[in-house]
Amino acid sequence: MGRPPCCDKIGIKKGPWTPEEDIILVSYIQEHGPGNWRSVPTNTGLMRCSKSCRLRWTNYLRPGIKRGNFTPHEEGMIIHLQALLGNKWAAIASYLPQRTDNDIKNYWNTHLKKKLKKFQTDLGSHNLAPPADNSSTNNFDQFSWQFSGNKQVSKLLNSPNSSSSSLYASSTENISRLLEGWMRSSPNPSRRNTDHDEMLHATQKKQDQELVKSCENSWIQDGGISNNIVTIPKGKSTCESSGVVAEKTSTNSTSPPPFTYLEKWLLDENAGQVEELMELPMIFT
DNA sequence: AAATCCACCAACCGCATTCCC
DNA sequence: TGGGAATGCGGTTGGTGGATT
Repeated sequence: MGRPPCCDKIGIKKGPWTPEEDIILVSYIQEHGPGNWRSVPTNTGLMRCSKSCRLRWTNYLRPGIKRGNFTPHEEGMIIHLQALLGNKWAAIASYLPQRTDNDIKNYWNTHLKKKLKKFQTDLGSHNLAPPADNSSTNNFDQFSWQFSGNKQVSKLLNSPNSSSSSLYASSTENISRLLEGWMRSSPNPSRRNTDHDEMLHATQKKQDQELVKSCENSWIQDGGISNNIVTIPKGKSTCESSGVVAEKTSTNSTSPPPFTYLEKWLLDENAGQVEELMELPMIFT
């Protein structure tokens, strides 16, 4: 990569966006629609690189973005999906259209990671640690997965002294609202959903969904924390390889169903959850 | 009241992928 | 088909404000 980053050009401004810049950007997008970011700085006179404009739009100005506290439901979905997909924040965000990948990533890094760590410690002190023979697995991922499958643990995660990202009034919220009407009449200009769509298609074989779901539910109900260990391959995304996304290393007879089943169940359930999560109007549809 | 610490999150950076000529 | 440009994505940083000492 010999070429300089676009934002290194002379005269390109960095740092926090001002309300004035936001308005300029929003006005432009309102008129021309998102995309063709290269032309945005030139046409608007903004002293920002195209990348920065895109980021500002997708992470902050885009209408329909929900800010503030993550609900326990959202938290649960993030944990589920992180265990399933790894740090594929964009893919995870596609399941939570009101949240940006950046938001989810930040929330994971600042809240959930700590919670999982804390819980891992708590587990250790309560003799609930996973079987010792797990040296080849990613402990953290194991816990992620256990969280994702155990409702009691989810409750623990959502204990009162946990999360506390505060709601804050954003001046750009108002700007976003201005755009909502426009977005309603526009054909999904900025929504990223390819991953989501692909995964939904992948789960369209519905014939055994109920069975899978009931299997999974009973497993969750049966499963003590220490009983069910599903390991997620260490490293980046587990969805990059098709097919098997995790290897089961359960140590007793009440073993969980194969992860591919869990995955099906998860995807199926999430398809419904996504709708449930839409407490705000679906402005993209 | 001032200094320090800490948590949060917007924004940047660099690499990967996709697009287009 | 190859190369450059644009775009997308994930990791990281740094500013800010609240909490604590």
